[in-house]
Amino acid sequence: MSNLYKTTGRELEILKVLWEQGPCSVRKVHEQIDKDGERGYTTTLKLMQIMHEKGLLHRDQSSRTHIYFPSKKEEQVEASIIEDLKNKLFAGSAEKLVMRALSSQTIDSSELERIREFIDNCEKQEMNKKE
Amino acid sequence: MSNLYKTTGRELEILKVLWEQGPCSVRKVHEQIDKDGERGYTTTLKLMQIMHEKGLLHRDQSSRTHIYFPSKKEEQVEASIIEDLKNKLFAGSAEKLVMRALSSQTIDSSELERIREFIDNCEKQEMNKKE
DNA sequence: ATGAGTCAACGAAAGAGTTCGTAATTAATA
DNA sequence: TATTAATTACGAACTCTTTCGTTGACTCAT
Repeated sequence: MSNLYKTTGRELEILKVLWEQGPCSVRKVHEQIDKDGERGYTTTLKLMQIMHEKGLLHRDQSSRTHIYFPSKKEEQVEASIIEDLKNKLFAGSAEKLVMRALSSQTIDSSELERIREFIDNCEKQEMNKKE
Repeated sequence: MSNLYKTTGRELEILKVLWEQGPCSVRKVHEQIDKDGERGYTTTLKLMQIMHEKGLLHRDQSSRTHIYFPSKKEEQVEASIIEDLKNKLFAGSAEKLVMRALSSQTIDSSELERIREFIDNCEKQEMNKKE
């Protein structure tokens, strides 16, 4: 739980592909994250091997072409990155983080409405707990 | 605007001190971010010199002990870091980011209430715009 | 003025992340 | 079977961040 937030930019790109597409070969991931062909195939390979060593990815190596998949769920990694940001930048206050996100971003009213509903539900749950 | 989000961990520690305390000498910043005395003074000095080269800090060097201060406001840097996270992790959706922050963090009801009020104000402003 | 302490500047090195070239292996095909 | 293509593995290099040691200059109290 403590080392998740260290996830780097490139690692995140790879994880996003694997979360969306499901288990993939290196080739498939590489095509997704480097559509312009700016980097080499072995760059992606190396990255994914290191992520495997770190425990960030698991892989099925029963066939020659190894198939990789994330060891953590998207929500877990998102939560831990946000947790880290909250501590580093907002003195541990989730409120400050959310406020900053709301005030500096463009959010349309339908999005705001969904967030409001979410808050309503949270508060209802709070009520139930106390009774 | 494009290079702000690159702010690293140590740089952030330094910026936080300067935002809170106002303009400081290297010595003062060093004492704040290294209370255990685990790192050397010149480490902090070097960091702040590099931040000055990058334009992240300005300094008054009229006296022997240089006095450093941030070139950007706290809100700007926070916003740009959140912006970056939003793009990298949430496909550009501020709603997703806020939802994840709300659902994975412990927020008490008074905080939720303030957030709700904030949303209310946003929506009122939206209404006014359209009239 | 002499010595102790403080400071900025600089260079070097360690560490992590990223990139690529090459070699070895396996699979497919002519 | 020989050739071609795809894949893994490995090592090296490069960048960026972080760390520290050294040097020379300045301040102040003695």
